Amino acid sequence: MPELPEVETTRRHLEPHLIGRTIREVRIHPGGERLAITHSPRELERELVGRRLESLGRRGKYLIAGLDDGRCWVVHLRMSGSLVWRKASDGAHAYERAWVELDDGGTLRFNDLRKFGTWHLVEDAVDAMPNLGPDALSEEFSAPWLRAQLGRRSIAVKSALLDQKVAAGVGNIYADEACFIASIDPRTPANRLGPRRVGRLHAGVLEALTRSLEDGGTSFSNYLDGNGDEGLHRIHVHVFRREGESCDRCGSTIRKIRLGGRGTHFCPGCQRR
DNA sequence: ACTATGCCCTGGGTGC
DNA sequence: TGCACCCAGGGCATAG
Repeated sequence: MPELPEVETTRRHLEPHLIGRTIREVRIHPGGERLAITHSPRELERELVGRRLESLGRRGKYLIAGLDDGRCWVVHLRMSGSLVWRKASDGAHAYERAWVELDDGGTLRFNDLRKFGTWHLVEDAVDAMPNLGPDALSEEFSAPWLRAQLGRRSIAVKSALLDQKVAAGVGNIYADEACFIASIDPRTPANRLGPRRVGRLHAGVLEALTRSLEDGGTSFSNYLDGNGDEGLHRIHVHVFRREGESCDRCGSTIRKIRLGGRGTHFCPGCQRR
């Protein structure tokens, strides 16, 4: 599942291949049509051809390519998507949904087993991501901001962390990891956390994201970075998908429950309500 | 304004 | 071996 560290790793890998390049051809393959949100697949192919790529940014889990006509090509990988740079002569990945050829002969391949990924072509990037809060690694995502957001929600704190209005880029892996780092039970109502615990949670979010980013992202399910490689972060995960194993911190057995429809992993020994 | 639920999608795993 | 079923979950629509 690509979350902030995985999307940022992809962005860093792709940026040197893309900047200054002009798109020569775009092919959205049969079966991949649903990725096109703002245009029909054929229109989207036509509109992208001939555009020069001027920047590659990211906000939350969205990749944002700035085009020479001022518009933005916004890509979301959702559950199983990857965007990988390849030579044109390289073979297709099993779940390749689209092909983008550049003027130097390089290609971008959009792979997506479960077809949840999206492409928007918009005047302003925010048109593709309404209601998105501050990026979790930006200055705007501060402890006071988190305190204010959690204070007006009664849902479980882990569910609140998944709300992209609260912290753009945090997904299921890092929400669980942040609660563990902060020693907070993920079921605790968000508005019952005091300032000290919110401060710990804020630090936990940053630590979980930053440490994963240093290792180039996490390799669960179908994630591939911009070079087509799996990430390494799995070895550093404290609780995610470790149910039945013992806690790094206290030795208790890690549990898995369902919270807000999501699999949730935590240590019942050292994460407190 | 907030909360809960269902939908989209497909491969892998489980149980019979 | 085959088949039915459930699970994974990000973001959005909808209803309450």
